[in-house]
Amino acid sequence: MQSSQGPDEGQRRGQRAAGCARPCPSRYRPLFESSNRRCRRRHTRFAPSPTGFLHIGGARTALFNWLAARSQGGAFLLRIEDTDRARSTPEAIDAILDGLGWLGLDWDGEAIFQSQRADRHREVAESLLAAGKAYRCYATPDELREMRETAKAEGRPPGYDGRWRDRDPSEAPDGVAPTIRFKAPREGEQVIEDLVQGSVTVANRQLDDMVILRGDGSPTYMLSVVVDDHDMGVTQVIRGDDHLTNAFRQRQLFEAMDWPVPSFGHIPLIHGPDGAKLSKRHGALGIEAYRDMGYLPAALRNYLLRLGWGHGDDEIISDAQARDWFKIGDVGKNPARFDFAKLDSLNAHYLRSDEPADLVARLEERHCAAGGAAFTEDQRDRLLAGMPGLTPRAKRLDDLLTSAAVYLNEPPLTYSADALKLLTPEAIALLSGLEPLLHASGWDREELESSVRSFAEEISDPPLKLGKVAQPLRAAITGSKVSPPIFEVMEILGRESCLSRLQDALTIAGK
RNA sequence: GUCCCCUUCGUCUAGAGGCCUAGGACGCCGCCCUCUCACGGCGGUAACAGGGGUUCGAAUCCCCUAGGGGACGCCA
Repeated sequence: MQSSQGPDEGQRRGQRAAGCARPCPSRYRPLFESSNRRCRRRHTRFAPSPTGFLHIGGARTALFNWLAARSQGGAFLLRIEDTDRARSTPEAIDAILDGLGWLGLDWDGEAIFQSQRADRHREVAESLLAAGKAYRCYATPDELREMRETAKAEGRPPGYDGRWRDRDPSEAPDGVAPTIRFKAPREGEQVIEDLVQGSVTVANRQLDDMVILRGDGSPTYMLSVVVDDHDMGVTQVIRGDDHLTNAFRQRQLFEAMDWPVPSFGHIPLIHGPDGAKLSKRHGALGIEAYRDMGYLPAALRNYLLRLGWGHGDDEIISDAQARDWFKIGDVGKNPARFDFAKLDSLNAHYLRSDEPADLVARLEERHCAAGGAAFTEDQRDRLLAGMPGLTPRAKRLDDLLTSAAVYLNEPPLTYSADALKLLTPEAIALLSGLEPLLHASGWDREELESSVRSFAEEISDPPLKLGKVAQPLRAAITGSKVSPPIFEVMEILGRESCLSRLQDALTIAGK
């Protein structure tokens, strides 16, 4: 938690983090050093305001920034925009940091807290004022409201009319704490070559003189962003396209300070399944909600990456490939809708390719988080052995844990209604007949299968289908109608356990 | 109200004038595999918003219309 660093420290870390041959302006460098930048490294940043959790749209913005930086050998910086003290909470800050960590998006250096840089922001505002590029404005909130209304009524862009722009401060009314407004150009137009949106033109008359310092002396977002992006050495501003018009204002500020202007990339927002802006009802949940639902970070990264971006026919994209292939300029301009079905399928893929031992650990964590006891060695061993049979049947960690119950549950089992239905009198008779053979059978999946298969073939004429025996057997052994292949389950559960389970089932069904 | 942006299967996308009778993925449907459920394999359904141009030729370029999104705070 620090807002600035000494020159020595900055120099050292800047070179290490960015790896430039020449000293490279970055956030690690102190102020006012970047006018002479020759470095081609691209530094990006993620700058959330901690007024809520890290939502899915923010996560994607962070991912794109991370990839843009990593693919170009630049730094990925983090800045917490906590200047709205009333709405910023420590919990939200933790949620964002945890969320990024869980997603695997590591940032360079310490996170910057914007609220701690207010003095620096004020200093810049004052220098703009001194240079005649900003002025004090004594308009009251009521006046401003009125201005907006009349402007709207007259079909003009709503905004401040510049009434204090050239007025003598001696005319200032008493008792009004003035704001400082930036003197923006009023004529002409400006063009931004946006990395994503392309060439975007806006007439300057659409932009009013923005407040950079409030009446109470606190800096506004528009000022803070510019100063921080400059001081941090950010060269590429990648953010949601709701900030597109801000870019025009911010560029004016950069230019007024004679600072190099970063390039901008405004990515489209994520929409819900119905095309409307993503809301809670759609899945604009905190990233931790996705974790709790049982999604894997790698799956979420892959999914988010493919939302608004593509690379030929590639669907499963590793982080290394993403770093190779991702170009911010290839991000599409149209908003994408969030689709859980596709996320599920990607997650299923990553589940299947994850290391069994890792999955066992993840499951145990979930199990304990839900109030369960730590796994026993036996349970762990069984799960580990059973994992290859479990993962193809799961989409998320939660259903993986559910189906893992076959290896977790200890007798006495509770039988599902479907399982009970399978244990008909005929089925019980079959299982009773089978039991001696099982005692005699070898105990790996192949031998078990061949024992049961030959039992089924010989018990009647015409021969029974394997399922006629295997299904009741599954019900008896697992208490469930569905499971991984029953002979695999039996092998892993072991002879003793299976025989005793079978005995239990026969007794219960016999009653 | 003013300004900006967007528009290829239901969804995510490939496509940068001829390779497009528009490709892939998810979903959905069918078949195969099969001890259940899955996985997997094979096949199928399904789109260039509409209208005008430009061109020998347009999903690709231009214009208009319609629809959608975003921005207009002493919020960030």
